Amino acid sequence: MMPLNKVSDQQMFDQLLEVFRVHGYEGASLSLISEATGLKRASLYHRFPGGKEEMAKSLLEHVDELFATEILAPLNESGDPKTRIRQMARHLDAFYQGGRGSCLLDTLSLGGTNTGLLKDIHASISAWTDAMATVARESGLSAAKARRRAEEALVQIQGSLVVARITGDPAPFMRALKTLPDLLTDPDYH
Amino acid sequence: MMPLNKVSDQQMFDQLLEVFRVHGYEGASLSLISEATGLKRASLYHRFPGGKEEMAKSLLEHVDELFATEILAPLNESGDPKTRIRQMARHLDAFYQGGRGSCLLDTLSLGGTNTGLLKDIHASISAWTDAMATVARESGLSAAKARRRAEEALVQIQGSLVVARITGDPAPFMRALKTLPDLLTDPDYH
DNA sequence: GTCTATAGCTTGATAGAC
DNA sequence: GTCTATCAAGCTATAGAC
Repeated sequence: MMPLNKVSDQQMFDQLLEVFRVHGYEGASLSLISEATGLKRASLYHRFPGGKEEMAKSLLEHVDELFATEILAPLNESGDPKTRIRQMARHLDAFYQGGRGSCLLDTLSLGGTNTGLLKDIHASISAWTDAMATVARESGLSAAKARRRAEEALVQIQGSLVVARITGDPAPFMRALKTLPDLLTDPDYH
Repeated sequence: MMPLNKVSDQQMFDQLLEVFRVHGYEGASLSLISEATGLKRASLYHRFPGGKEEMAKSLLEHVDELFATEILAPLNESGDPKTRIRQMARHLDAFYQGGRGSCLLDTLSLGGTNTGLLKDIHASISAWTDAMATVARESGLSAAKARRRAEEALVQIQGSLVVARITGDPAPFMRALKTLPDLLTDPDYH
């Protein structure tokens, strides 16, 4: 049976992600969203009665789920920690388009506290940090050191994405991904 | 003699910087800019006939000058490299408001290639990277290593600013600043 | 569930008085 | 050099047909 919607949720969220990650919350106009998704204004409001803020909020939830199940869950299963971290790095490579795409948490956090998104953004980044801290802990690092290294990994990823965007060269991101296995497991990395 | 302008250039650029670094280019509306600077729309267009794009471009030039003379120039003068790097770190601490302010190059680079700002942004980041690579080179690192470390320093700064903004905790930025002297001078940092 | 049409406000930008 | 008043275009959001 064919889907009732002309545009699947998957397609819509893919395009929604693209618009919000490129333009941020304030820059993501309904015209841009409508054009990207192929859904007219009124159709968007049918799916998201709460308007633009609900679009961003639902997108965050969608990406959160995708992150949790496809990227973070495998990180904390059984097996060699470094191998699992390399697996996460591969998924991050795909998700961030080889360093050519920005982080949604970054671009959505711009513009101050206008929206009620900050709590959700905060929760997302915490879940990610926790997952990386857990695998670092399992690899033998102390709890404190594991958390610190997870935060450093986050800084590496976010920073390299920003530098890649500014310079137009994704190389820093690829290098950052390569450092993750050692950064998150080696007690004497620094 | 009193200045002819009710609002000095210094005051105006300070507020312009605040609006653009918080909201990005697309989110920085003339209403926000007008309110922040205390200048009505028409007055802003008197100073910047090219409109919003010229405001951002002039601001970039202004910040570039400030960066070059107050932050980067001392970096490449005489004296102990580590001391000079610590001096830069203090200036960065002030400029980025202890990690509570975003980087203008980051927020202005959002929204794609709509504007002619990308070249200026690119030039700014290059000058900064070059200055850090130079001091790293002077401290004894090879040219290639010096450049790589300068890029890593940039990633640390940009990444910690993003994480600080997302989490609301400036601690990562303060830690990043502390690592700069060793990162830019120690051949065996990693 | 999607669409056209529209309302009302905000945007970037301009004209002209002082 | 700053202002008020105004413009056309864009914005978010809604009403109602199919």
